[in-house]
Amino acid sequence: MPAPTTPTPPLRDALLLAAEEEVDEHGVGAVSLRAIARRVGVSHQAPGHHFGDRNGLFTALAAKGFRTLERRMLAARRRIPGDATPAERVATLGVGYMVFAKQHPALFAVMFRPELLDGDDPDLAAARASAFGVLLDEIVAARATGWGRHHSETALALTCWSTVHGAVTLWREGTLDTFFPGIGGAQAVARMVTETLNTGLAAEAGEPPPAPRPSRRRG
Amino acid sequence: MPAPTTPTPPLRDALLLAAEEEVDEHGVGAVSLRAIARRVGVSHQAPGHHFGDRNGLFTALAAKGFRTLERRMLAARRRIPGDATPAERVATLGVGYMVFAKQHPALFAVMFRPELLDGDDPDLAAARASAFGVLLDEIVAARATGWGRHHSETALALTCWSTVHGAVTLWREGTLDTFFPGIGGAQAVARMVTETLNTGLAAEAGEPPPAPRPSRRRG
DNA sequence: CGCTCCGCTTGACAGTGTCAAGCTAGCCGG
DNA sequence: CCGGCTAGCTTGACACTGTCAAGCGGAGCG
Repeated sequence: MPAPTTPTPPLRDALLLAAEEEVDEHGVGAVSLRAIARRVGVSHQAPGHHFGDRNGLFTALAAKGFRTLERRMLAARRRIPGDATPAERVATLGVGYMVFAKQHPALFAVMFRPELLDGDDPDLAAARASAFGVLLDEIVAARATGWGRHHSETALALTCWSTVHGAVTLWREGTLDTFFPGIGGAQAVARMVTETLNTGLAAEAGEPPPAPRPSRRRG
Repeated sequence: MPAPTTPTPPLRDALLLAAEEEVDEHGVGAVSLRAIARRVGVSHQAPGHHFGDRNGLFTALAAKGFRTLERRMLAARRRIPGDATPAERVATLGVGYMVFAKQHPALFAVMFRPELLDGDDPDLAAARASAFGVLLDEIVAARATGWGRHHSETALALTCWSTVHGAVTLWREGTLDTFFPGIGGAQAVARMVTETLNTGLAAEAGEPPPAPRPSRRRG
């Protein structure tokens, strides 16, 4: 951990930013450390100096991504109205998850690519755990109110997370647009899956689907 | 286009197989065309000759993956007992999806990486559409029996697919084991999410969760 | 025979990641 | 003021990469 007296050298941040831009422009597979260095205007080995090697850079970028994701979800949570149901609260975080992926495609692209990352990096692990903690805590809290009590905490968390993550992944790849043309943007997709997930697939016709509140928030 | 009289030259298949092995051993980011050629024992440009460039090879590999996935799901479907519920039928395909990802990690790793693929390749598009058609058809058929009738066909298909795909993705990356230690293998994860998804998160306590049949098929 | 493909090789080139060494400015104890 | 230490960055070199261009042998066919 860098001591607070060393507020991370500015070049390091500049390199991370340049890396993000490069990934955005050329895709994660096509970025080179040298191109990043060129973009910043430093020597070809400057990234190597700060991050050790390629994986070191991507690891730092992923950690930055998880921290950004956490802030995103915390902000979304702060804006939840007080009378929201537990299901709505969890769904809001899910939408925040997707919005993050849309707004920071480069970060998201790196965060879930283990072969690009140094799996043992404690900073990355901490950032990841902290970010997912926000999501998992909300799910646990919702379950404590009775929501989803038929399922184990694990099953609940796993399913919510998988659904949102899967939707994000498929949407990002363009697969969704191929199979469901005009399905809409990230938010629309997120809302659709969270609603369907909440109701459940096997729900009987006798009971009307739990009417989503008159939309307080607009898409 | 190779006429059916040219049943794909053997070297081409050998290269694809070698590529799969290389990806399995070193990860998709670390494979080089030259290493693949070396493994087969041909010149460094042989892959280039058959596939044009790097993306061409990965595109062919992904297409092979989708065809294998389709066979996998068809085989799973064939083994569904006649008295299975629609939900069970869909869940079985989902499990097949995950089992495929477990048995062919290299293929799966390539299939959903657009930056590695030639998005315009008709062969890839056909293989992908055909594979997902199996899954989507089953969902549509299930809905026709009343299952999930509260949701649009799109919402239903999107949610099922996202959940399974997300679970596979997270599981493959090792993220699941980190957050839910001892959660089990691919099949266990797949069954857990499909069951939870089917019941729905908001299900009320009054109605017991639809008891899964006494397990007829073993893990 | 001569021609023309097809499958594959050979050679070359710019660009890459990484190792090793060098440079420079700032600091610190004396 | 000095000498040495360190952090931050550069320079140089190397093996390796993907891809372009040309070459080469054999099969099919007129």
